[in-house]
Amino acid sequence: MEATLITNPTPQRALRGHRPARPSPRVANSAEHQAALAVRLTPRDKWIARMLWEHRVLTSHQVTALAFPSFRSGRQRLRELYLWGVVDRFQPFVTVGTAPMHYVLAPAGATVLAAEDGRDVKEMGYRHDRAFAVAHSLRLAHTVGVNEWFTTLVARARHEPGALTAWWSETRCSRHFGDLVRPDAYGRWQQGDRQIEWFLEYDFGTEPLAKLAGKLSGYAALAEATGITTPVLVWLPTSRREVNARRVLARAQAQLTEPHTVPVATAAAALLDPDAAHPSPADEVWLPLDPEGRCADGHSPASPTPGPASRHRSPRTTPRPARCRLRPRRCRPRHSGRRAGVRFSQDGGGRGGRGAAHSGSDRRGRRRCGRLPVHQRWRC
DNA sequence: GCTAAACAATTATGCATTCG
DNA sequence: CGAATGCATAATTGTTTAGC
Repeated sequence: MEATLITNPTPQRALRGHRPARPSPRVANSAEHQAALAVRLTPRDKWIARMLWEHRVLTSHQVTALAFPSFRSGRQRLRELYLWGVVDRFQPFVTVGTAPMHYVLAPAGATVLAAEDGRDVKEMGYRHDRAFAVAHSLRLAHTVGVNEWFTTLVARARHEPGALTAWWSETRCSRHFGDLVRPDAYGRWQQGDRQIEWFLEYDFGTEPLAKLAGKLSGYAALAEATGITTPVLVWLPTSRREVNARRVLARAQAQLTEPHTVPVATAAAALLDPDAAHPSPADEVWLPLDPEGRCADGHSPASPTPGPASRHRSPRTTPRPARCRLRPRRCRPRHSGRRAGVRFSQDGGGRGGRGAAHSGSDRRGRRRCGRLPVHQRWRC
């Protein structure tokens, strides 16, 4: 190393003599390390790992909003999980400022999850290189955007009524509905005894609108196959693009055999008030595609229907159609067990070791669990 | 100047042991 | 046997540092 390369060139064989050293003092995923993790990892840690496995990548902002009381404490814990090899992280390049850390599931975390499920890592389908590949994926911004969409819903639910009771990733949706539709996510929102579920199409402004509109026939086919009408929410970046999208979507919807089986509503990110306390897609930003102006639940946004989300709506006199909220409707689970083997469970605990009381970590975990907000109310 | 990470310090909690 | 105490560790907050 002392001599210059020109006078003492490094032979090729020297470059591959040893295995590369680990860049940081992170621990290997050994049996000893797994034993140590069994003591250290809390149910929340495992929940975070499971969320990363489900949704591939979450930023430090997103993880802390989902699971921690403060940003500071969340970052601290994430750093520890990183050092323990439970999560990996990377920082994408951005042109201005510094990007937040982006977290993905690391091998030790995958081992923990697999063990929890009584499988091994291979069965689970985890591969380190694939988990990290999202760092270089051209769809990274899209994935992070979808996750942000849902994260803001959860953050809202921590301060206002309502709860996100289901959040399926694009991958999970593909697994269940992939032969017909490939939404960016599936979600369910509960408010009191009312709930609404939806498919999300998250548009980043990069896809031809015709392709977006072409997806409606798939949703119609799904509705016909299942007998379930699930609203499709189309989220667009700007109001301008929303206008264009609505025109194309309306045309496509009109061509469906049974247009009413695919209720569509659109909204634009630009409609959110950045100064609001918790801006989220639960705000009054949705515009149904239905020419009669009805919301996905069948109510007209202009009618004074009483409901938890419509109390504060002021009568509008503008000629533009009124925006409405995601209005949950009162209905019992109408399809438990249906839809291609999908289960809609709403137990609050998840799989996090509740009931098995033999380790110190479990005791500590339960204590923390008691203080946790609603973030554990759904199961991936 | 702003944002995020790292560091240091403080507080809270659970557990085991000891005391009355 | 139940309450009190000490200890170890987790959780949180304040402050400083670094990068853009």
